[in-house]
Amino acid sequence: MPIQIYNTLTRKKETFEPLDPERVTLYACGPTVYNYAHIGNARPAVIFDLLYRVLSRRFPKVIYARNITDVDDKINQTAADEGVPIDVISRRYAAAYHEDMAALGVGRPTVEPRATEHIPHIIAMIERLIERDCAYEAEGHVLFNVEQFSDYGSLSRRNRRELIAGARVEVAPYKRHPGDFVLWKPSTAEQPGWDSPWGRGRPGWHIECSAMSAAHLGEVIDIHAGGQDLVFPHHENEIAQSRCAHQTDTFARYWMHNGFVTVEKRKMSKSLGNTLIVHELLKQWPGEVLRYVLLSAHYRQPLDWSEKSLHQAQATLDRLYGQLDGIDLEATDPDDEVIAALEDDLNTPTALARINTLARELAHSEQPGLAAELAARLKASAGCLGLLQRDPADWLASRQVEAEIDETEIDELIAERNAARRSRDFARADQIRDELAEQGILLEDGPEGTQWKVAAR
RNA sequence: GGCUAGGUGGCAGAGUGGUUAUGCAGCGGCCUGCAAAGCCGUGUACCUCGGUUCGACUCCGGGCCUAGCCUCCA
Repeated sequence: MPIQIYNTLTRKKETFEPLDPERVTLYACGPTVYNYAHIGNARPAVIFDLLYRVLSRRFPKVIYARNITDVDDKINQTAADEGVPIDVISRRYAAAYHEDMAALGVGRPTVEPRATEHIPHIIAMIERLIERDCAYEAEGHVLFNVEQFSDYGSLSRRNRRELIAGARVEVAPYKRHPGDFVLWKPSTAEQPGWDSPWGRGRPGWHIECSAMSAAHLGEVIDIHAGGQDLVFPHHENEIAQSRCAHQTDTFARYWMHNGFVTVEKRKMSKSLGNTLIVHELLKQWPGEVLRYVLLSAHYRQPLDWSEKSLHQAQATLDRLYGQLDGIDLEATDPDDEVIAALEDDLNTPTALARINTLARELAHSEQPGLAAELAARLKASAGCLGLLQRDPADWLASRQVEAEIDETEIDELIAERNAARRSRDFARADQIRDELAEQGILLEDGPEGTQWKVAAR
């Protein structure tokens, strides 16, 4: 079965056939680096990183571009507030983004273009749009002329009239059509800016992705991805710009959009003040737990974030790591069904279900040889999702280090309890167990002696 | 108002025109001095009303409800 992808353009699941199987092109809209990423920002990073891995299994060369928006009014504002140049802000938060995403098991894309490094590309593209009468200059701005692009609205399934009717924002007087959007805008002396044929200014938001996509991947690309909230206007505008500038029928052949992370069913967003910062979450939870939660729902569905889902993911991973612990693992191929699930429009819940079934088979297996084989397959399969790659002993041990408890005292109490048990003073033994339980310490009597661990949160 | 997506067992969350999702929690059992962990077993769910069909949770139509986009946003 070839790879299936749900295409926003057609609202259908389609077989993925790249333009050039020797060179598959994927572009995902990356972060605007003006503060720390929240878990909602992490979802597309995790999902499209997974897509990149899935594609890379099938095709010899996949070029994955994920941009960094490093000039933007919010960055400008933060920089102005701190009294520093914008690159101080953008570098700081780009570094934080890389660090946080790495903790979630997200790899680096093939290329990571930055807007400020593509100003000449952007200017050249705008010039071409003006030449082709797709854009016009007005009061120092350059605007895209949506009237010149008959397909405008085809991705988001809107027409220009609806856009006017639904407009919630006052239309700038210099716009010819209310739907026209800014390609280039003037900068004041204090604002960052670049010289251009239209004076000193800076690019609008949409144009950078079009310019960078063309520069690194080509005029027509295979897949363009991003969050659902980018469908309109961002991606709609990208299509208009790119197709007008390059005179093509197509910009991206497949469009993929991830659903939102919600909190109590409401979209996580900065304006609602319900964001959970990845950097903060990582202080409490292993990155892999966050990743598991993000993969537990299908990427196109909303994902309601909760403490409960974190506990559940932690419990599941603890069990899986526990099963791998102590088994010598050899590299092997992943399970076919896991691959099939992932290749079916990234069906991660089904893939995880299969992984859990493999884990049960492993638990059932009696012969050591078979167990080792199953364990290896389990690890390889989970690896396709970026899970279960840590050393099981380390994972399980790290659960204990999290608590700041006097280990010597615990060890002494355990010794005393074991002495009581030997003399069959079970009342005293149970008393010690209870005392430790109150401190959140669970005792486990096993063949290797008594182990302790921190109670589940 | 326009457009879009979705309503599945206690919770989370896939999927299918007639057969077990899976996870977490719960319950019963094995094990244990007692526990814990682990393992075994267990739960006849699919918003509503019509229609199509031998048969629909699954297809079609109406309704109700929820979320999202239409403004920066992953």
